[in-house]
Amino acid sequence: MNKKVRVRFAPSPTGGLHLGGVRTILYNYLFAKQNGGDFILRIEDTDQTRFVEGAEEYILKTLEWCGLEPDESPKHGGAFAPYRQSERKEIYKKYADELVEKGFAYYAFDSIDELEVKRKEIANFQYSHATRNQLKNSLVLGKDETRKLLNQNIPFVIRIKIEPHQEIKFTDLIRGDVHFDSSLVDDKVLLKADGMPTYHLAVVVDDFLMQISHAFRGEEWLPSAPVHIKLWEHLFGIENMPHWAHLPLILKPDGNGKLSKRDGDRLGFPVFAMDWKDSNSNETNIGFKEKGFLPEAFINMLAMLGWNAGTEQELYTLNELIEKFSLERVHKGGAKFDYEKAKWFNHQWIIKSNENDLIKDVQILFAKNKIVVNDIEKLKTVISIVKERCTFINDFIEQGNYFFNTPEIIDITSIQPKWDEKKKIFFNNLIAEWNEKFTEISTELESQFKNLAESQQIKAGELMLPFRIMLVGGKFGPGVFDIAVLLGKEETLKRIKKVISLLS
RNA sequence: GGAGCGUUGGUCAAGGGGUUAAGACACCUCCCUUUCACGGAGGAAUCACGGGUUCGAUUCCCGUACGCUCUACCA
Repeated sequence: MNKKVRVRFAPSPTGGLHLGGVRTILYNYLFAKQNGGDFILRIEDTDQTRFVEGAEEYILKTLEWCGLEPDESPKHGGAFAPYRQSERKEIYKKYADELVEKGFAYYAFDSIDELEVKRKEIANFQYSHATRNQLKNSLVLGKDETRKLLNQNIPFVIRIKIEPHQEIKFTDLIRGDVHFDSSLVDDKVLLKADGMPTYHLAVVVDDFLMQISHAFRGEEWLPSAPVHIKLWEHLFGIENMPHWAHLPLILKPDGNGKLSKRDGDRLGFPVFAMDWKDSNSNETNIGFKEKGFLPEAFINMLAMLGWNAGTEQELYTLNELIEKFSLERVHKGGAKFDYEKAKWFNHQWIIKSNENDLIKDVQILFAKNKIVVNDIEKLKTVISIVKERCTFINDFIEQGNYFFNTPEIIDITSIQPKWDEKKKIFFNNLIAEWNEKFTEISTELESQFKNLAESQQIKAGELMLPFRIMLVGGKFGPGVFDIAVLLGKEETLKRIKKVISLLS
């Protein structure tokens, strides 16, 4: 069987895409590209009660930001369209009918309320071989009665008929052989009363029709694997079933359990790839993008959460990941998300990027924050000397703003106590000297500064902090004399004067 | 309750019969830096527990514990 590699990511459009989802996308993408295959985005919107406006658009945008463009999708089109399950309703119905015909599935007329009663009556109630003969379905009703109910338009669902006492097994690409006892598998609903398929039917049908060769999904799907296996057997032949891999979960940093958006709110970090505004609650959840993450770093961090090449390399470009990724090296156990490490990845990527890579993001950022830059070369220089101090792209505001605007907030309190007349005289002399001979060479400025200090018998060290505060406004930033060069004579002197007057 | 899956330092993890049990993040100490960062040096684990198998087990097998996921006409 030498099928072309085709993988799919199949989200239901119910909200923002969180870390786990993007990682699943990433692993799908890496695997596809590594094997010269196709990556398909299929929208699983069969639950109309959970439809969320804008969610599909959001998913597409996220893929774009991450650089993980699908080959086929509702937006990109493709030979297997439509890619929205809600538009494929009739297809599923056909297969559901086929299953009933072949005796692998049956009509069930029990209402949701009736089932609720059963659940209360019987402990651990399952609609299965053990209980189905006491319920209202075509198996106990018989042909004529069933037909009658059908003709009367009594609402019904179609359930799979799982035969007990069989071993159901498959080989997971990550976990190896996994076994189930069919006696413990319930008769899952395949087609809902509204005519829409459930996930179980829809994945199997679409994975077949779309010729999916490998299916990767979260570990939470493992328990429903036997249902899907049965469906493959009944409908398309088990030999045509895609190879499966169930990915480990991404866990919350503290305690245990799946990472949720609540954890992000609680612990103060993003969980979604990009800002997600819930149209119902009108509340916005911040995304990694808006927080100031580089997509490269985001992807890199995600890739390492559950996989590693077995080498010491931690920083990977997308292309390197495509080359090195392997399913066999994906962990079986879930990984706790560590925001500190995520920040480290971003920091590394900012350092790794050069000013030309970063300038566009910084320009956008500056424009948003009304920082006017009219000298692009200066901006580039600023980026290059400041970037190693930035964990987030957004840090360029604090680290870069004072190169273009006179600081408004000046940390005067950290120099005030030690400020005295001698220092004031020094800085006035410095103004006088630089007014005469200010050079664009930082080492030159530095020696002028130090010589002057010496001539006044002041330790240069005591003057450095005040000088920095004058130019920067705070205790941060690159070498002061480099800053002075970039600011230029006029601005430098202006800032010194301003702070002297503030201190007097 | 049942089923499935999992369990190497606080976190991500390498290793997979004999090792001083890598590396990274975080943390602490120190160096560099008269700011903040970068960078550099150093610091912590008998690999959940109990039984086997074996000359020898963190590595293989079986139990136990613990955790997670699922157990919807949600995905």
